[in-house]
Amino acid sequence: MAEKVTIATVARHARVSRQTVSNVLNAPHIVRQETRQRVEDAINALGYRANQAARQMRTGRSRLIAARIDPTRDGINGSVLDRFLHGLTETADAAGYRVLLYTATDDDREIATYGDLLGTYELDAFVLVGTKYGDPRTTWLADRDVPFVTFGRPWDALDAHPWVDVDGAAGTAQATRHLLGAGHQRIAFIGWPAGSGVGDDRLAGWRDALHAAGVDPTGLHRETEDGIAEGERLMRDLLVTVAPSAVVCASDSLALGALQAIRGVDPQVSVIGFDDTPVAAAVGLTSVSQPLGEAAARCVDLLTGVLDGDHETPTPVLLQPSLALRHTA
Amino acid sequence: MAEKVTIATVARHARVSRQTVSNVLNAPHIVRQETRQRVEDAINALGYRANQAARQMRTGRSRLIAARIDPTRDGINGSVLDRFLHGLTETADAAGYRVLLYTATDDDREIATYGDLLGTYELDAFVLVGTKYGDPRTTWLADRDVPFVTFGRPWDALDAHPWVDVDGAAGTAQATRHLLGAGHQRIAFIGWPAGSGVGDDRLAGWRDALHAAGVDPTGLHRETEDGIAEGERLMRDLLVTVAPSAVVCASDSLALGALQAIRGVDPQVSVIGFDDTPVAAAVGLTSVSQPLGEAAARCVDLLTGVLDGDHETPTPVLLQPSLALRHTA
DNA sequence: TCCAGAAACTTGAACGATCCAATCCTGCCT
DNA sequence: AGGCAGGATTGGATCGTTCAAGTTTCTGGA
Repeated sequence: MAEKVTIATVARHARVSRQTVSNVLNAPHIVRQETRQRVEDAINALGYRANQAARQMRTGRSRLIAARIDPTRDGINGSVLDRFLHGLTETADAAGYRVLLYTATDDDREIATYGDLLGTYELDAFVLVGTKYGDPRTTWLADRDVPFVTFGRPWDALDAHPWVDVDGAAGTAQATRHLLGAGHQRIAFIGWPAGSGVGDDRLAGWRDALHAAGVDPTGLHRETEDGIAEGERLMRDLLVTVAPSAVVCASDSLALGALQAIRGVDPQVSVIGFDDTPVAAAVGLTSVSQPLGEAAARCVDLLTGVLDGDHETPTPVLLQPSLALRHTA
Repeated sequence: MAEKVTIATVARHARVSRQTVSNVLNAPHIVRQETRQRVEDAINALGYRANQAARQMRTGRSRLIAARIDPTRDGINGSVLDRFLHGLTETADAAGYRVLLYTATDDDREIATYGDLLGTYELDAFVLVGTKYGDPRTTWLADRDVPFVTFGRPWDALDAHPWVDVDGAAGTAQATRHLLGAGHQRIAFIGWPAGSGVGDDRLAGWRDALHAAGVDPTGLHRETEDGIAEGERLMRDLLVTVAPSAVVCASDSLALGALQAIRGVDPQVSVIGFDDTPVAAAVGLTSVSQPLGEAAARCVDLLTGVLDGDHETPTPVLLQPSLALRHTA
């Protein structure tokens, strides 16, 4: 077994001092070209890798980013996180960071975990997925000047902290315009109870698109908790009361329920979901697709901007979704 | 801002030496009860947390476990990994370890990543999901005495390294027996091309269950790459050629395709999938369910067994799946 | 040729924990 | 009372890196 290769080994091999090797790695421009080459050759020849623990001890930086992994709730929307995490890991890697996972069952415990991760592992930053009005987590992190980004806008104040989000309103608006373009006039919306930022945003897109087209949305809107059964129930109600010719839903779960409600009753009704989950692809459901890989990449961009010395407040990023057309609309 | 709390701060506060504090943390039994209490009080009062980087530098152990996160392929089976990772993070946390993510596009690059993770971060162990015949990754790790567990058997030699797996044959056998019990006799199987350990295993369960019931499986078996369209194609073929009354599939993707093929043709045909993915739950597909949380927990058990000094070779773990009954069977 | 100033490189110290070996108690026995 | 065994406690060294400060080498202008 090969003995450990440290910076001292490399220094000896290249006949320079430890510090010069360190400079080649961290500040190449202050080392003469010829020397640098010699050191780099030694590094390659010996297969040297900088020990992260030692580096961290001195610099206080771990090059680690934390992200939370949730239990798949109703399951359908879980895959969004899955895809986001993959993108995050890939981009972080390219930027020289790695992603550490954590879980938490509620906000208090999550905050306790922050303390642990920061104290024990000296994490450099956090990526939070999803925020709500008055989120205690972002407040806690901001109070302590811990770098973090959220995937999802801070609904209280858009300049509260760096964020990346997908324009949900634009997504539902696009879906609605697509339906209008196909000749539909009675386009319903099934969404979530008012008060959640994401839900209100998606609702607004539908309403605004109808207004813009001179269509009155009154009576065409229903709200409920997320779920397949809930979507089915509300769609049945819509079919009976206002007989829409199409429906836009705030999630694929709701859309799937809506599909089940119309099957056998009026298969002509068009349905569009939200999130472009695997389920949507599987059943041929047209759905609004979020650029998750891109979102993850921009999260890493914002973080590295903050971490690698850029002192300007980073600009939030709002990405545009696209419509994945399938045969339900 | 509070200044940093180190082991020296705690020692001063409790009027003992650094070493005594260290002993309280790492070998409590050798410290007198009264002293230990005083130290623990100081730790709590100061909110001290052992710095992982410093500890790691001395001990060479990072308390970090690596797991790979894949891009969701056709999407449906991705959620399996998702759920497994969540379980892994939770159990590892309880055991004092954290999970670090990595990605890789092929075996060579994955092995290069191992080198990087080991050299730079001094990872303690790896968890690999899925293995194949002659897997170069496990060989590489075993050659270097890097602790690792696989979720999935080493198909070449069952004692090659520690593993946790779910008994796929038992799953398809159970599904088949369920169908037999419901009166079906012509039970088909749609699986993957011969040669993959997992696929062959699932096929065997179906075949053996039929044999045991005195039913001849000849002609009732089809194989293809995984995918919804593929499942649909083979199911159409089966319906035309052998007209089965039920079908067991090697994955939910295939089962979903099969469902689409029978819709409108012969809705009476029963279908059972494999993996109990969210899609299955969403469309009401009966499916073989793997105990993923349990599997993840056992992976951590095996690893901590190896890492925390247990020198016996750990016993592999084979878990039993269960059948999630829904309305397709 | 000489010298100032910059550039290139070297040396000592520090980060915060654990390990090791030496010392200090404490209680017990004679 | 003295000695001794054993456990509890202590100080010093160490892990591999970067920071801060010091020393040598190079460059160019008078």
